[in-house]
Amino acid sequence: MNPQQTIRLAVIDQDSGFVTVLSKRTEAAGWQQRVLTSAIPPDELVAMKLNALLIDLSVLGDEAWSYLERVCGMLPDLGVVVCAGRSTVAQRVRALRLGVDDWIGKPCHPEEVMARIEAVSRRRRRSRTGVEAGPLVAGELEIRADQFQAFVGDGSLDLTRREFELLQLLADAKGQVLEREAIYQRVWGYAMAHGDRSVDVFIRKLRQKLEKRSPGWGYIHTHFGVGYRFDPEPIGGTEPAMPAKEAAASTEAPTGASDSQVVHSSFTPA
Amino acid sequence: MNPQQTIRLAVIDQDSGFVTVLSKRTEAAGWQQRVLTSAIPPDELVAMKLNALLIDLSVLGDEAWSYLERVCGMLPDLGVVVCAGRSTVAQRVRALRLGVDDWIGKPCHPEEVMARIEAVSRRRRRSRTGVEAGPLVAGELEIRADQFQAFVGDGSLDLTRREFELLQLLADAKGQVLEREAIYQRVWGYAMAHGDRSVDVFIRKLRQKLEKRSPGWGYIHTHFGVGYRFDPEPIGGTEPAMPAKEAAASTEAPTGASDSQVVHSSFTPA
DNA sequence: TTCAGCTGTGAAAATCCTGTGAACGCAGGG
DNA sequence: CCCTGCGTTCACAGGATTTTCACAGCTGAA
Repeated sequence: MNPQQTIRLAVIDQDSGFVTVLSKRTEAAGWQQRVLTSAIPPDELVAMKLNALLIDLSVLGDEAWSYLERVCGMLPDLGVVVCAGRSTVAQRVRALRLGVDDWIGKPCHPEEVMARIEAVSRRRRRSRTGVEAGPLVAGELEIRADQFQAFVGDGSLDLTRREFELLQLLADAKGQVLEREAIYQRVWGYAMAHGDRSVDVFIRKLRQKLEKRSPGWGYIHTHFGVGYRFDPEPIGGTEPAMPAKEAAASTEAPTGASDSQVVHSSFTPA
Repeated sequence: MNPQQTIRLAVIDQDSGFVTVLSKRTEAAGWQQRVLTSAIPPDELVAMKLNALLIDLSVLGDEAWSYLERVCGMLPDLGVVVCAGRSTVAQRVRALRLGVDDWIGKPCHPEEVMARIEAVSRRRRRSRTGVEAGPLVAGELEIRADQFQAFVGDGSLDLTRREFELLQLLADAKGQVLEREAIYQRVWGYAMAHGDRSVDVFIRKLRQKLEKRSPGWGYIHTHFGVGYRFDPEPIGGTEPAMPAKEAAASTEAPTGASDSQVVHSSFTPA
């Protein structure tokens, strides 16, 4: 299951003090966040694949209402929370009727802001049946969340639930090295016992099934002493000289996921 | 744009003045409303088939938190708005984290309360009253929402209400894998208790009736560890030739190719 | 090159999941 | 009051899936 899918939040606010404090907390909570100091076109918001948007009304100026209307209309699945200093009932009602999900008065406590954003995206997530997110493609692979299954061409990989969740987790973090503990924690839902090899075993199963359907491609790479990284790359015309070598060697990933440490980049524009 | 399907609201509050004013407005807006002056067991809330719940914290007393938790856990689709006089950030955060959707401080303007309730219950996709699109056909099957019944040719399947709702839900999501919890929640209207096998039992009944009227077709497929998927496909199984592509019946995408973890195909020769 | 520590493998053992038949309880109709 | 239809709950059996283990193959560093 996916208990706390991480939130991708954008904050549009000029109150640097508030933003700083909030950022500290959202980061600690593992949210992905992007801070903006002025409104940006809705199109760009779309490209960010956001989960939620926190916006200070005062930044918007006169265009406020039309801007909110455009954003809400364009991104029906985006949770929009507005905050503002003084405001009237009429303003709040107008915003909510426009499609805004919540309105908080400033000053406000960052913890409450976060709780409200969580509440808003919780509700949003429930209503959409997951169809929304198009299939994720990587190499020859097509991962379909709505089918709990991955395909190559029209052939299914026959993944079990765990195998699928593992693959999905890795693929979502394409290019990033994920540590075993982190993987286990997020797929199994609780902490990994010391010495547990389950992750390794499932990685093997995944590799087998991937290889079976999509030979000629390497998907999962081992980072010795650290964990695994998903990054589809065609097995170059390399001679069958070093068969099993492709797994660990290359420390330099094309995507720039550098050294053997997990990079917790806060916001990777996919 | 959103015809705002009428809201079924329950109000639990003892502040008769506020309730009176609010009621006047909700009534004018065409909402269905029920006013209560004390908390009632979550089961009864379930029976009311509510859309939203407005509740004054002071009515709940000591049981407040556990009550809210029970209600929110049991009715994940119910929009819950709490209002209260004085409150602390910690209280509001706690409530929101528990599953409450919004918190309003009293005194508050009825119009804003309504706007917030609307915002909270804005998106819901269920409750197609059916008639809009003609009968849904799938395989040899014809599902008539206006009659709460499914037919093969001219013969009725004699589905009970629950069976029909289950079939309709599955058929509406043709090709998609639906998890048991999601199915239960949408057909039964509240959260599935851990270990409940009702869905499985109804799936069996459905398969029996489907098989009886339309042998030679497989409709409901099991995805081990996940749930079920509706996808009508003729049982070409007469010859174990090489069932590579026969499945792509109606939909164009590789939808039909997912013979992945099909454990049961509704065709069980003794 | 050697060594201690990791990781890949295969298979056995332990669990979990689903299909099924039947008993139960409830409510409405006769 | 009894009967019948419907929904729920149980317990069991057969499989499918996960875990666990012991070993062999690698890796990186001394």
